[in-house]
Amino acid sequence: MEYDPILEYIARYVDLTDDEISNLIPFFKTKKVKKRQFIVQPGFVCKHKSYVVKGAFRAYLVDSQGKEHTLAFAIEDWWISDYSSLIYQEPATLFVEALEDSVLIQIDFKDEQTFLREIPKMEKFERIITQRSLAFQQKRLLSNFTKTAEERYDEFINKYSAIANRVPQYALASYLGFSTEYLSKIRNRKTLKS
Amino acid sequence: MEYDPILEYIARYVDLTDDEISNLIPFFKTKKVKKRQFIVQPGFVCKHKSYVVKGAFRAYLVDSQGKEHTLAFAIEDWWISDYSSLIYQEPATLFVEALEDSVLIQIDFKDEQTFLREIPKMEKFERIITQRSLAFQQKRLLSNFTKTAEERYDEFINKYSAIANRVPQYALASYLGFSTEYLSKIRNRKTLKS
DNA sequence: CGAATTTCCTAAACCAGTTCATTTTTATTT
DNA sequence: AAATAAAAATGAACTGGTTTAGGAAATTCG
Repeated sequence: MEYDPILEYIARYVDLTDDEISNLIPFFKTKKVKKRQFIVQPGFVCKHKSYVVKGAFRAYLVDSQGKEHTLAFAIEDWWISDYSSLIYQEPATLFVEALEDSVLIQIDFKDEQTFLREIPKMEKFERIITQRSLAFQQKRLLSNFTKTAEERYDEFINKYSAIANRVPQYALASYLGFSTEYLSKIRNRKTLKS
Repeated sequence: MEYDPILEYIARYVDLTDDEISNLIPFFKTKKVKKRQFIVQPGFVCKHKSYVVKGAFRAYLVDSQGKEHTLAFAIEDWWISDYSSLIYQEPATLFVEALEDSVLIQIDFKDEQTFLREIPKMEKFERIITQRSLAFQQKRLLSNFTKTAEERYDEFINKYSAIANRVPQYALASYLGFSTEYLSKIRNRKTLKS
């Protein structure tokens, strides 16, 4: 049934009983969004975390000079939100935009507080996936520090080809931390070599 | 007594009973380290997370060209470790070095797994502080993307003057993501202005 | 389908930050 | 207090990546 993917995701980290699962399911809200639609916008408090059932998203910031910087992508079986806005329940600074027509399962922030109390195993689940996100983020920060633009590009293409082939190049460039023009230059260099 | 600061730290996020506190305390190991001593080194699995009672630390990576990149600082009332190495129990990639003679309270990775089972409130504690670290890391990544070297320097001086005045400048430069020489240039620009 | 909009590519001038080489200042050790 | 090592400063030459400005493809949508 429709909640299978998210339940499978949770089962990777904690073993829930059938009872716990039936308690949990009412907190899942399915939502469909069209390409180019926003699920989070600066100025509004981010009210849920979203699990991608189908589709693709990007979370990005627009800086004072109008340039975009992509913080995260999400495709099937990933989560996305403006994390700061969600946990502190303060206005978001990011846009989260659908890159394709998509389907989400959303968990409301307050609902989550409720089931964390009712189902202690979910505390553990949250703890583990947050720890993993943190480890991921640290690797990314280090990669930004230690690698050149071209090395970061290569790394991304190898690790996340599924994403690289699906998102617009300006989004990829702004995730890797350089301009679209430079991305073209890199690609050009590569095709010349081979 | 000596565990007061760390217990106070925990109390900010969860309310433990006296019983829970006495169960917890045996897991805290006090450790003294001298300036320039390492508590984590590349190649060795990071076995504990460390809470700084007194002193200052930095976690850094040495890249393929021999350049250092500082991932984190920690002074009194902060935590430090090689997070990836700790949670996956795999060899560290970072050095964690004492910048002064220091005192730590360490929690062993396996011990932590034990008390997380015995004291469920600690799951919540872990979840919350990990969420906050993640939010902090995301802000840092965005700051690196959107701000110039000088803006990042100003931001750090304003937010963390206690740290800025205590750590060597080469460490600060490598945290902010630019060369020591450039840091000198920035400082020079500033003193000329005033 | 055809028009409009969005995305992608190219090239030259430019600049923020690096590198290299040397000197001065500040800590640390004996 | 002298000797040594570590950290900070300075300046000139350089480079990885940006900016600006344009045109070519590819998508989207009426």
